[in-house]
Amino acid sequence: MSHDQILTRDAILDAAEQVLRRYGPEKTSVVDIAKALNVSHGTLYRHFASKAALREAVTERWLDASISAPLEAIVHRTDGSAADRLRSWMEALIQAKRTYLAQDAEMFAMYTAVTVESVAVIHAHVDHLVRQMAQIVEGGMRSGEFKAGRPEDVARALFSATARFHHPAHAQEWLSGTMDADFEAVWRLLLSGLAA
Amino acid sequence: MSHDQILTRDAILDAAEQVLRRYGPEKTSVVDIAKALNVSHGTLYRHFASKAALREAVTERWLDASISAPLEAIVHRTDGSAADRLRSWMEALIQAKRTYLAQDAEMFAMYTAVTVESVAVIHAHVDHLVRQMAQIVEGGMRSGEFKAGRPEDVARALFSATARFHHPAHAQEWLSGTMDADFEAVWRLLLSGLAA
DNA sequence: CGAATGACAAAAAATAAAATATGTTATTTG
DNA sequence: CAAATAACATATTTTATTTTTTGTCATTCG
Repeated sequence: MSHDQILTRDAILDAAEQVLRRYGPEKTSVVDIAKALNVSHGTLYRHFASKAALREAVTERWLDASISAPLEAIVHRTDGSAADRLRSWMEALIQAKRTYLAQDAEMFAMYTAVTVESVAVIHAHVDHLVRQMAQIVEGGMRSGEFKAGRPEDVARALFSATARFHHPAHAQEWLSGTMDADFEAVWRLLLSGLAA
Repeated sequence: MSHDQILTRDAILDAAEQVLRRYGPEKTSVVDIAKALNVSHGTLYRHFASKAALREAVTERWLDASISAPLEAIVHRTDGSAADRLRSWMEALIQAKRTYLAQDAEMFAMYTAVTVESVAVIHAHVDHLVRQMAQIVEGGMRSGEFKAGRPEDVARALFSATARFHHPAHAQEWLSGTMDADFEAVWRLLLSGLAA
């Protein structure tokens, strides 16, 4: 069956994601993924250096598609103030994390594991998100809505200051019920620090 | 040897802490702790309902003595502005966490475990710290240095917004080298949100 | 010849059996 | 009789063993 179609990187990632979702990150072996593709597991090692690399690639793609891409739309909105856009962006980020924790538990578990094991993937993802925020912040600075400064640094500070609401290490706390009020209080403080 | 001295709660906690430091939280059994006290392990169950309860009590006491008590001194300082006091308090908290991570690794591991397992103990500890911050914040509000508001809510927001720098789930990140700069950026934002 | 295979060694994980630890309680001790 | 013990049942951990999985590579296939 090997030459029915050429085996692309994306086809592997599709299969891997599907199998990972089905069995969970603990229970899926690279043989399981190979079986889903009707290839020998050795073949996968021509495309990925290790199981860890494959897991990272799946996670990276999932983060891009599930988190980064939807947020990108908010960055380019033209209605409302920069503060509104920033707030929408943050709420969308937090909401997405909570939703995936509940509804796509296997992938979320995978993402949590990769956060601990592979700094590089997460670092790139965070940089991407910070760059998105920085664009909104820069807009606010340009229009005089926010006080002047280095947008990238301010965005990174905003991201750090809200870690509790989006970093997977705090996922347990998200169920607590005071989270929305807590975020509201943090947001007020940050926004008034941002305002010109 | 049982009646040489009466067995107090504190004597048990002293012994437990010592043994925990020596063997680490993974390797200490309640028999080990009983041996250190020259009593049978059953005796310890007259004082603590379970091993978990004993571990929690040790952690609680350690947190009070190692974290809360030293910070209390800063709250009552009268020199400098409220902002200075707040900054000193935060830096002392962050510094203490980093120091214990490196120098008192067993107790820090224990504290990290309890953070995950026993919400109640940590909740009480955080409340205590937030109340300390609230006192400083209230001082700043009274003097007109900070804008008016509910000190307790503001303090809680400050604590949330700096979680990345003191919550044990982020301990790995503390070694990264950009932490001081990151904290500085967050602090600037928060302080300018606080200022009248 | 480029891509995939399948046989293989090494590493890791699952399983089963033995040993230790936790938690309870009837009995002992001062 | 208050406090501690020691014997016990249950639960958990450790250890030794077997099985699975990972990663490599010489060979095969189209």
